[in-house]
Amino acid sequence: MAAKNSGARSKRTRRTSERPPPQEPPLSRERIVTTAVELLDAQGIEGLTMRRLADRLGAGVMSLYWHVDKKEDVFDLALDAVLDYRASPPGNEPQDWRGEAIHMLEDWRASMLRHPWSASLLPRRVLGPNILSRLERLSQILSRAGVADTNLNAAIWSLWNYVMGATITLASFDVSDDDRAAAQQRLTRLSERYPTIERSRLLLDDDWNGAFRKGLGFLLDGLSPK
Amino acid sequence: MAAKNSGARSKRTRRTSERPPPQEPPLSRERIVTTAVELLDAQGIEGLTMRRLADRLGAGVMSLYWHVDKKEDVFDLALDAVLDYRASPPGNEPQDWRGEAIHMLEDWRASMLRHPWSASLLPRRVLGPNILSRLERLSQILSRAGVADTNLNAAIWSLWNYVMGATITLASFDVSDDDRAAAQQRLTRLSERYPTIERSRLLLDDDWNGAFRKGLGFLLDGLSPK
DNA sequence: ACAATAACTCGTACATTGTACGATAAATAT
DNA sequence: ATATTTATCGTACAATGTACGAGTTATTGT
Repeated sequence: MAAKNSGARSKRTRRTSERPPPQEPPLSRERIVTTAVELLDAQGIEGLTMRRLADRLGAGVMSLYWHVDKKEDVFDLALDAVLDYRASPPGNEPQDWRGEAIHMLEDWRASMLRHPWSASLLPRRVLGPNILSRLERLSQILSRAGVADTNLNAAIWSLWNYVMGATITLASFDVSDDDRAAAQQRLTRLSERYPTIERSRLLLDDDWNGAFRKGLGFLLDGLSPK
Repeated sequence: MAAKNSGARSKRTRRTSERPPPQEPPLSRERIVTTAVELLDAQGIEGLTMRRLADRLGAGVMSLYWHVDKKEDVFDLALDAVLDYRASPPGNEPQDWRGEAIHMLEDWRASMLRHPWSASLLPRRVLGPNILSRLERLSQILSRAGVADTNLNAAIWSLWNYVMGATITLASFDVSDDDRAAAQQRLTRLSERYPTIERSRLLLDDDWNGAFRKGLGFLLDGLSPK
């Protein structure tokens, strides 16, 4: 009957003069977002529920909905929060455009890998300010490098596609590389059917960084103005 | 009280001698899978629920669970069903490896675009027989083309990454290209912040096929043995 | 022929989710 | 003081995946 929580501290009661709220500053969009990122990092995409999020914030579930319209918004905000890019100011070094592009794309990939849930969310939501900034930046780099306006969009999307594919794939694998091992084993059993990829142990290959850089190089080679 | 469904035909009753079950052949994995694909095509990934699926099959929800362990399995099966590849027998034409590779990859992409829900599922489940077949095939093509064993895995994954990134992105966009338009509009309002991608109307570009082919070409150029 | 067993179907029940709807309370404006 | 805005949150509900076990039908063993 009595308190359902064995009454530890019925959440959020504070009349006048008490300890400064144990450690709950008032709810805010920022607090929600950073906590959401923590939760996503810890529990993955399935692990983020409004209830858990509220718990971590020491708040009631429905309080979240004053700051946020739907759960989707939380994802959007968390995603964008993870994608900001601090780099040298936009328009200085006209020299090493290739290096600049590579740096920016690898940093982008690294940011997503640091939060494996983020990669698979991004394609659905290309709209956040931080990701637009990155696209703008890339656009400028290529433009300054001499890529014709007619080819600019194709160039950007090619790079986008490559980075996203690589990152989503790796992030999903990371989530469960025992799956990967299991698959390679199953694959061995079927080696008559898949002799080539069995022999090269495709599913166990792990030089992802190397492979990424190599393919990226090829793309940039092709895209750079002759 | 009486029949909850205004009693059209209380599901699954048939004693002796009746019309051959109106059109419900017995439940089976295959029937479940093809119906799941239909449902996914019609309603998208969120639209597939066990209840809806069972309804479409004229069966009770829990009947599905005799043929399938978890909902995840339905996704896996539907995904693989959509990815099979019928092409010229594996080992004939030693000439046009580039054309062969392009054909296979574009067909793969097209298959996924025909079922926009499929692309985003694939990275999580690289294991189905049909997708393994495709990887095997690609492997053989590249191998026959003279790609050294040391570079084979990197080559395959580069192509995989590119194809997946391109397809996931496009499939997500297709789902909601009004979002895209809205974003471009929002972008116009912010044209001081994102001048370059605003000017090139990046988010409205729609020569996806062209861009895809171009980038793919660059990758193959880079990957082909000198 | 009949009994036993396997193959299959499905209703009920439950825990978990997102969130609509007000009822509060606190801060601020009038 | 009173009214309004800002913020919090409990209750309630509908939708979901699926555990459990009771049914039914088909197959097999004798």
